[in-house]
Amino acid sequence: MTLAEKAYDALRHDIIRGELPPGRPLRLSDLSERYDMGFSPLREALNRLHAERLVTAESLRGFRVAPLSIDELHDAVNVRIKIESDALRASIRLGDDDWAAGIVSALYALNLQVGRTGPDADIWTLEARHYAFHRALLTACNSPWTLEFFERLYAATERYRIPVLLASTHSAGRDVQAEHGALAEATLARDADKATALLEAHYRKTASHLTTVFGTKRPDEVTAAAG
Amino acid sequence: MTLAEKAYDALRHDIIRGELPPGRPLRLSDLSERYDMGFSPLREALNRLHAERLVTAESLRGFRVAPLSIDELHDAVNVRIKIESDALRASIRLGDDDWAAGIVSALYALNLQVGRTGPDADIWTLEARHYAFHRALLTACNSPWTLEFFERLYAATERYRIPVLLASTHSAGRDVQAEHGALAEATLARDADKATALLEAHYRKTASHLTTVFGTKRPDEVTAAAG
DNA sequence: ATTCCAAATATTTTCGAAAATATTTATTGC
DNA sequence: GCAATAAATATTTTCGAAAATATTTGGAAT
Repeated sequence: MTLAEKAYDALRHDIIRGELPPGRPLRLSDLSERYDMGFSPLREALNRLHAERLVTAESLRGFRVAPLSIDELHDAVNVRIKIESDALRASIRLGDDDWAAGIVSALYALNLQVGRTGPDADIWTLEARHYAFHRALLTACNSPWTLEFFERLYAATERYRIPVLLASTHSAGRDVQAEHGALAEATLARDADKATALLEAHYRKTASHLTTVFGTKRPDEVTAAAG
Repeated sequence: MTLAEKAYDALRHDIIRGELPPGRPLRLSDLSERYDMGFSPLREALNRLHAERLVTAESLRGFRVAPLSIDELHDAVNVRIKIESDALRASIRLGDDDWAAGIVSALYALNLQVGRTGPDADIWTLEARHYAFHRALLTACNSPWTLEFFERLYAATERYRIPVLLASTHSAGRDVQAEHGALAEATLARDADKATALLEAHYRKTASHLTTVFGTKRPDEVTAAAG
């Protein structure tokens, strides 16, 4: 793994987690000290993150952690619903046994992690398995562009979800677990209408929850507090 | 404008135009000579283009112009139809007078260029105005993510269209002109069903035309020949 | 006190060379 | 001849410093 790739992973992690809060200037000299490498790999990582809209860039004036906004969250959630509903319908139409098996296995791994408390309760493992489950539902859609946009939107909304996850209660976890189970069931039964309805409800519920949390404070305060 | 930005523009132009054909290795030393600059700005540009899927990158093994494939073209066109149809409906619902005026003006500028022959017939001006017209239809949708994906997909399909444009006849241009006119008319009349139907037909026609052209030759041959 | 300007400082951008890695060529042993 | 290995070459990646640009500081004039 090159230094540039390490820098990308580390910066992405720290931004999504909120250790580098929205709006914070990302100066090369600071980052060079923080991550112990030269400017070149850092610039490369920052440019990648800029393309993903996780950092802003202004010519000759450096990089910053991209701001959060409720409007952007709503937009991302709405577009996600459209794109993922189409993708889920296509997957249900085209998916084979391997696809179905992948969903079962991803759901199982996710539920193991949702149930965990104490030292095994690792939010990053949980987040990775949550992502893997949602991706598993869509992989059979046979559209690389759709999957790419899914990944972009997932990353964009992840930043908003992390503070909530860090503060989430155990009972809320069980709710989400039930929703994932029902979504997987409808999908495996090839009931596209039901599955897309559940998917949309799942996202709208999450979005309204996030809006409530972010509504009272400015997003950057919330995210900063999570770090 | 920084050197990195110039490198980005120049490389993008040369890739889309096909002067740098699909699959061609993009070696730093070659590019350094071609564009007369050091490695740093070139790497930056290549990374940006990699994020846009216009170049491929393999760790420690350099960059190449991304290949073309008919499958990818079909995927891009299908996703475009979905995303742009939704965006057009939203624009029709939300658009104000400025939006409508923007469509009229973009269509006028485009038609001026479609009609031109001889020294004024500049394919890049035509392409820019074609882009501007299609974007004008969607700008009122109030969804930054949708517009970003529109731009990504437009760039992806542009590479396939350029060889055809370079070889296109004048009569084919008049067909397309009529389609654009009808599309603008339905949109300005706020007839969402008709407008999206026309949009879909427009793209499917273009796609099948491109498939015919690319079907006989390998895509890289076609694009290479266009340069 | 405030505005303007210049000097000083900080930061980004670019270069040129060194280090790390990949690829090709040459050589040896079979 | 052919495979395996080593040397030579080519290429990417990274660094450290120089150049270019932005920002802050300090002081002079009004």
